[in-house]
This record gives sequence, structure tokens and C-alpha cells, in this order.
Amino acid sequence: MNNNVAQLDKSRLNTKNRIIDSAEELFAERGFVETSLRLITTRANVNLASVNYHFGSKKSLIQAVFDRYLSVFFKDLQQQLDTLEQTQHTAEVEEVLQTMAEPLMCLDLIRDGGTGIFMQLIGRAYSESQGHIRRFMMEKYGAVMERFYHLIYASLPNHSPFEVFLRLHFTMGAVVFTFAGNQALADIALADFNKEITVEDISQKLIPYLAAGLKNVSVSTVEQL
Amino acid sequence: MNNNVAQLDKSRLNTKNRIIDSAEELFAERGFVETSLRLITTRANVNLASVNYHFGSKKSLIQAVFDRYLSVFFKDLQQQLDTLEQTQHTAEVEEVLQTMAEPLMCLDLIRDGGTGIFMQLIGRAYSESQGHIRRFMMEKYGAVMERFYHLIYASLPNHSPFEVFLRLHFTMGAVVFTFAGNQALADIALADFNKEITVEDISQKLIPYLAAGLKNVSVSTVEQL
DNA sequence: TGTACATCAGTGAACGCGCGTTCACTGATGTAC
DNA sequence: TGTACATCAGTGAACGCGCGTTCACTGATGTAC
Repeated sequence: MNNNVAQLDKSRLNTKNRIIDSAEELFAERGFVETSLRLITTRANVNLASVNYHFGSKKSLIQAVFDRYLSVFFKDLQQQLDTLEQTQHTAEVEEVLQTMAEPLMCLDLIRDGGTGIFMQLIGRAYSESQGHIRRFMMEKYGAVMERFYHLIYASLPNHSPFEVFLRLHFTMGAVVFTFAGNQALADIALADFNKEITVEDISQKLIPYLAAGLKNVSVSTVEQL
Repeated sequence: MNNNVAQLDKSRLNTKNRIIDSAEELFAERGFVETSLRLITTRANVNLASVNYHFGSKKSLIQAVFDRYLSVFFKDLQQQLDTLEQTQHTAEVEEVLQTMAEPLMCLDLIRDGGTGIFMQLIGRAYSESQGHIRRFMMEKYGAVMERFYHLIYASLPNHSPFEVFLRLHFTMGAVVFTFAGNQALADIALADFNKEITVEDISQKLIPYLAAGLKNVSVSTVEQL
């Protein structure tokens, strides 16, 4: 009875999607605890009670926000890992890190600025005590992460597993912190250095930095254990 | 009238100090927003209203918690920077990073596990939107941080200021993230690798990792800007 | 084609709860004369 | 030495507020007979 355009708008901009769109922006900007359902529903222009109607609880809404990105990211990462594993040589650590870069950039297709929003959400999930998100991620996508880790280990044959574990932890920190604050970083780059930088630019600066740290063989200036 | 021991206990364990002690543990564990004054005062065994009596507000309590560490840390860092600047050669980047390591370790003298607590607090300050803490830190100790940055820049003469700026940002992320989660890191090291590691151990692993990333000259696998 | 019922998306108002803060108050100690 | 007042640390109870959640309800659409 309505025309097609109206139906398309109706389905793209229905209440459930409008809630998720508003929620992820606000969660990324302000964190989970400091974003109230009233703030989300006001921005989305929907009724307060509709969050609990569609998602059941705030916790479930947070998971729904994550899963819209995670499902796409890990599907893409899996393909990248397939491709890399099919090559004959042992992958360099830069190549392994690079498998994450493209799937991350593709999150911009989900929505404008999607990559940045996703990385901020990940940063928030690690720092706010949202243990349920990490558990949810590991249950659903832990197997893919395992494949990634094994390729990293294989690319660093001269270091002990424990050494690589520590360095991966440092690496995760640099990645999460960098992208969680990537808007601030872009602002400073523009204000103090007059450079416009994108998430893509940062990635391509970050990868050699991380690879150098992961690979390095220098000994500390202080006696080792 | 009371004996000396009682007076000592009275001054060491007075209400104000008991509040700070409890507050910093809880802030480090759970974050600022998720720690209520009722939780703090219950653990400290003091009256709820005494926080506002002694500190005026929750915000001021948070700043007081930070300042107990910051004042000691930056005094020590200043001395380390003095010493390094008096040497004749241009400092290596590892040496500059090392100036922070000892002042950090000395925070354990303030209380048991002080170094770890302080680093967790710094991590929280960056991730929760506690802008007032960063402003407070920069106003009071910004000058010392400037000296540190200049030594870092001087130790990396072959890179552009913008490149160094980005790499310092990555470095900050690795440091903050690592220490903010250092209890979890220690737990995993023990469970999965049967290693007991201290904050000191982590520092001495982290410094060469960071130095390698800061110094590296490799080009990205993708075309640069 | 018409009627009765079921399902679904959405709503407005209220609920109980935990929060930071405030306020009038107490009781001990110090100070002035 | 004694009295009056001031200062200080601390207290118990209440305040108003914003929160996530619940509930009875509406109105539109779909389905069975």
C-alpha cells in the first residue's frame, strides 16, 4: 500500500536499528555506565521502554551493539587468515598483523566512522569492568583469535612463548589505547601538526611500530631475570 | 595522656587516611563511577558523611588519591631527569624511558603494591571520562612531562616530530594498558606459564619493546603517505 | 466477505533503588579572660 | 583555677535525583473459520 521508498525507510530506520545506532555512538563517546537508556532513547527518538521491549535489558543491548561489528570483523579476519595460511612461506609478523588491518577498515562499511567506533568500544570493554563482553567475545570468536595467535607465535620462532605472550600483551595495549582515543589523536594531529589523519593512516604507522617491538632482540639496560 | 603507640596509630590510621587508603584500592579495582562513597566508607569503617566533611566532594577525593602518588612520582622523576641531563652524551631512548622506571618502583614505598595501584588509577583516568584528573595533572606537573618529552625527541633525531608524537602515543598506550591490567597479567603468567612476575619484571621487559618500536626505521608493508 | 481472536510494536506512567550531598547535631579539646 | 566561648572531628538521618525496569494498555496487522 505504501510505496517502496517508504517501506525501505521503515525497515532501515525502524526502532530497533535506531536504538543500536544511537547506543553505539554514545557508548563509544561516554562509556557504558555513563550512558543512560534515557539518553539513548531521546537521541534515537523512541520510547524509553522500547529498549527493554526489543533487547530485554541494557546488558543485552550492549552485546547487540558489539555483535553487529564482531560478526563482520571475524568473518573477514577468518578469510584473511585462510589466505595467509595457504601461502607456502612462514608469514612475517608484519603480514600477520596486516590480516587484522583490512577487516578493521571494512567496518567503515557498516556505517560512517564504524572502524573508529568499534575500536573505541573495544577499549571501553577492556577498561570498564564489562566482563560479560569479554566472555561473550571469547565464547563466540575465541577460536579465530587462537588461529591469529598461532600465526604470531610461528612468525617469532626465536623467542620463548612467555616472551611472546608478554609482547602480545604490550601490543594489545598500544592498539586498544590508540584507537580508543583515536578522535583525540586526530584532533591533536590537526591542531599541533596540521595533519589530517585517518584510521587507515594510524594503522599503517602502528604496524611497523608493533612489529619492531615484537621482533626486537636487544637486551634490557638492566640485568634480565 | 595516651602513650606514644596509641598516638601514632591515631595519626596513621585517622579517618582521612583511612578513607584515602580504601578509596584508592576500590578505584583501582572497580573504577571511579562504579565505586560509591558508601562502599568506600564501609570498608574504611568510617561514617558516610565524613568524606564530604574532609574532602568536600567525591571529585576532590579522587584528586587527593591521585596527588598522594603524583607528588612523590614527579619529585623523583625530576631528580632522574636532572641526573640524565648532567651527563655529557645525548641520552639513548632506553635511558630516557628508564628515568620513569625507578620513580614508579618507589611508589611501592607509599604502600604495599603502590606501584600497581597507581598505574591502574592512571589507566582508569584515561579510559573513564575523568577529564578533571588529566587537567589537574597537566596543570601541576605538565612542566616535568615537557622535559621528559624533549629528552625523548632528542634521543630520536632521525624521525620527524610528528612521527615521534605518534610513536609516543602508541607507547603510552602499551604502558597504561599493561599496568592497568597488571594483576590480570600476573595471574595469567602464573597459571599458564608458571612464572611469578613483579611490576619490576614487567618494566624491564617493556622498556626494550617500547625502545624498539620508538627507534625502528622499517617502512610499512603498504605505501606511506 | 465478515467476524473473532491472536500477535506484535510501541507507549506513558510509575516503581523501587542506590547515589552524592546536606544539615542539624554531639562531644571533645583548645583558648581568652 | 574557673567559666564562657570557639573550633574541630565526626555522626545519623534525610533529601532530591536519575537510574534500569515493569506493567497495564493501545492500536495496527495477520489469521482462522
